[in-house]
Amino acid sequence: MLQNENYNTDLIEPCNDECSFCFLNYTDVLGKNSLFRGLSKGEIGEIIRSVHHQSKAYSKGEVVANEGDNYDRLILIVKGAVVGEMMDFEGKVLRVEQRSAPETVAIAFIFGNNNRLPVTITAVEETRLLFIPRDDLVKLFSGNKIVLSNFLDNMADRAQFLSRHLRMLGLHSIRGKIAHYLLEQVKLQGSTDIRMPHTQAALSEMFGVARPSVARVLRDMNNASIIESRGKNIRIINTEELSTMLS
Amino acid sequence: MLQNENYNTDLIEPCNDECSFCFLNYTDVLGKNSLFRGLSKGEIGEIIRSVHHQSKAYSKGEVVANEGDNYDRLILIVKGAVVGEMMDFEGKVLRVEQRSAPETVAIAFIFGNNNRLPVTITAVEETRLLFIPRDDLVKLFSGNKIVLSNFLDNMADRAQFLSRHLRMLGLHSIRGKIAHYLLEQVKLQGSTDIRMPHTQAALSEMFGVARPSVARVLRDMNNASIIESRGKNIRIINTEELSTMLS
DNA sequence: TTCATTTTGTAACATATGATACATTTTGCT
DNA sequence: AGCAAAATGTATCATATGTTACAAAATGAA
Repeated sequence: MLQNENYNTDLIEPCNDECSFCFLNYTDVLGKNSLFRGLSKGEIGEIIRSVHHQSKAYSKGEVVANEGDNYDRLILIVKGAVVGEMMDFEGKVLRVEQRSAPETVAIAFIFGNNNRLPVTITAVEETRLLFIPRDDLVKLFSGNKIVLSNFLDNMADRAQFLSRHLRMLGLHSIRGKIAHYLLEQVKLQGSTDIRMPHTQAALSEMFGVARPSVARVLRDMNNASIIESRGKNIRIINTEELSTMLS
Repeated sequence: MLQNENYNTDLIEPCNDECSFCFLNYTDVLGKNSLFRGLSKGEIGEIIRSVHHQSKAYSKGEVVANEGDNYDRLILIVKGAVVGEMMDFEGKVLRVEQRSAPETVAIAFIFGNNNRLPVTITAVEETRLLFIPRDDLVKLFSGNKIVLSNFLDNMADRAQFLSRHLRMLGLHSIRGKIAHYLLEQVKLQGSTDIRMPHTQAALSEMFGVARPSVARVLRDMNNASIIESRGKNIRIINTEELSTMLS
C-alpha cells in the first residue's frame, strides 16, 4: 500500500505574513468555493492570512491520502481535480466521487469520533490543494457565523450525495444504474444528444460492476432502440423507457 | 403514499415555562444523547426550556416523515425506536438504519441547499420524539460551543456510517455482505455463538437483495461448515473463511 | 396450551452478471 | 500524419441472484 509520504500529520506551519503566493493566487478561486459564499475577497484573504495553512502540488496519479488515514483538516482544491475511491484487497474499486476546483474534499469526515478517511484520494490531473487544520477551522467558526453556516450546509450536501449514491447502489440493477446516469446527463447537458463524461471503466467503478457488463447493457439498450450509441456519444431515443427502469 | 399528517411543517410552538412534562421526563434520557455530552442535567434542562420544541408520540408502524419531505428540524428519540428506509415505486425497500432512544434521527440532513429527507422514517415500536426547529439549533450553537462541537461530531459520525454502508453495498456480493454482518455481530456480542438481531427479511432489505437468496447463502455456509445455523441462532465455525469473503 | 401469524427453508427455473480473452476503434501525444 | 496506449466491443461460459410458490418451523399473544 502506498505510504502517505505527502500527507503530513504534523501541525501545518502557516505561511509568513507576506505570503503573496496564497493571497494573490488563491483568493479568486477560493471566492468561488461555497464555504466562503457571502464573503468578500478581502475577508477571504484575511481568513487565509489568519489560519495555519499549507499549499501543496500533486501530479496526475499521485495519492493525496489513503483510505483509513486519520483525517483532521480541511482540503480546498485551488487547481485541478481529485477522485475519491474505496478499494478492497483484491483490487476492486468503488469510485465515490470526483471533485474539482474550487470545491472542498471529504468535508464530511473532518469531525467525529472516528474521523478516518473512508476513501483514497488521488489527483486525476495536475492539482494544487490548500490544507487548513481542524483546530483552525473551529476558531474560524467562532469568529465567523457565515463560514460556520456554509460549513454545515457543505456537510449536509455531502450527506445528501452519499444518500443518493447509496440509493442508486442498493435499489437498482446495472440497467437501472446506467439508465439513471444517462438521464442525469441529459439533464446536465440539456439535450437528448449527450456525450458521456466518463469512460465505461469509470462507470463500472462508480456502480460496482464489471466493465464488459456496462458495454453489454449499452448494446442491449441500442438493440432495443432505447438509445443510439457510438462510443461515448449517445442519443436518447426512448426517454420514458429509461425512466421506467428507475422505479 | 401516506400523507404526512403527523409532521407539522409550521413553526413549532414551545412548551410553556412550566413544561414539567419535558423537563421531568426527558432530561434523563437526553443526558445520554451524545449531542449533550459534557453538559449537566441543569444545563440540558435550561436548553430545552429555552428552545422551541414539540413532543409527539407514535405507535408501532406509524410514519414519522416521508422520503422527499423538507427536513429542517432536529429529532431526538426520547423513547422507542425508528427505522429509516429508501423505497422505489415497485415496493423494493433499502433499509438504511434503525435508531433508538437516546439517539438522534437523520441529523446529517438538517442543513444544506436541498435539505430533503432521503429516507422514510417509521416507528418500529411505541415511540416518543422531541422536535427542535433548525433556527433554534442555530441559536443554540451561537451560545453553546459544546453543543456545536457535539453536533459536528454527530454529523461526521453519520457520514462515516453512510460511507461504510456505501462500501458494503458497492464492493461486496451477497456472501460478502452476510459474512460482514456475521463478523460484526461476533464483535458486538463478544462470542462466536450469536443470535441475529435481524430477521432474514430485514437483512435482505439492508443489503438490497432477495429474502430467499439470504436463506440460500446461509444454507450454503452451513453446508460448507463455515457456520452452524438454526434459525436466528448461529455458531461461527470458520471465522477466517468469513474474513476472506470481505477482501 | 393453543393457535394465528410470522419467519424460515427450499425447489425449480429464469435472468442477470462476472470472468476471461481478444479484436477493433478511438484518442492523445509526438 | 503516425503510432502507442487506452477504450470499446463482443463472445463464451460460469456463477450469482431473482422470482415464485409453498411447506415447515418458530414466535408471540391470548
